[in-house]
Amino acid sequence: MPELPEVETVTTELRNHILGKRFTDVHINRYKLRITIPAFLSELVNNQKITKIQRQAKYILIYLDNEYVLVLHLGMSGKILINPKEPSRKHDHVIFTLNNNHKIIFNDPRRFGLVTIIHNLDLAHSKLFAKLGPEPLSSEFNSRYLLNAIKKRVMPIKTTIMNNQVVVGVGKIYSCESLFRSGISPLRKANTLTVKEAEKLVVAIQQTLQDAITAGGSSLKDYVNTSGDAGYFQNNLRVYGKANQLCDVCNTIITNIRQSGRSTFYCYTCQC
DNA sequence: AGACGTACCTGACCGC
DNA sequence: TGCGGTCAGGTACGTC
Repeated sequence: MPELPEVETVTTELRNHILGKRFTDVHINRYKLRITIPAFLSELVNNQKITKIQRQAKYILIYLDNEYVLVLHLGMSGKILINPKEPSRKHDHVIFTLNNNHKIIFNDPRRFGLVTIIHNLDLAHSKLFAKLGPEPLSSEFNSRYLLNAIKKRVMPIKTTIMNNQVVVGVGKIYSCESLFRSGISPLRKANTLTVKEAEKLVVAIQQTLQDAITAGGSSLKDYVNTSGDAGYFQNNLRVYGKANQLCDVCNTIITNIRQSGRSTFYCYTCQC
């Protein structure tokens, strides 16, 4: 379940292995992912040198010499495997080979992810990126921005911070964890947050994500050749997935409810 | 503009 | 053991 910190970790890992290298082959096993892989993708990627690798929201952007950008998204179940020991597995949809003989494999059982290519100049206006809100770890994402963005929103704050137009990269885990850290109930209507609460929430989102990135970073060495599920931030989760366990602050039993068809975990004593 | 329901998809899990 | 049903959720899209 890759969220922003996991994508950041994968991006860093890719940078370490293939930045400055050249693609020598692209093998596509399945074109139909969340969006269909363009037929001309191989042609545009082959023989191109990688000039930059960046994360934006939960997308991985691989910039090429020819001014095109290879765009990857891991969806719910996607993985990037770098030089896996086993030759192949089910759901290896795209296999990239580089001139240092590294193999980069895009594997995604549920196919909610995507692999596509967009010209550098079209990126910002493309369907995928045009409507995205600010990066949570940027200075643009501050309490003034957040208050303004949510002032007309009557939906619960949990659903609101998971909305990519409000802020990108905050998925199911980090929305729950950030609300717990800031003592705000996920049920609160977004437009009822006070200035103080918005400040707390911004800090909580940033710290939670940053902590997770740091945790991911510390297990970087083990990340290659693993499923990507191991280690990580799981040990630091305080409410997510902890239904019927005790809150580590007040010993209240953690509640699991559904909001907009999705699971929410929270402590109704600590969060109001 | 914002809210909301639905669709996409497979694997894990559960009950019989 | 096997089989069918249900659930999980990031994102896009259509409708009101």
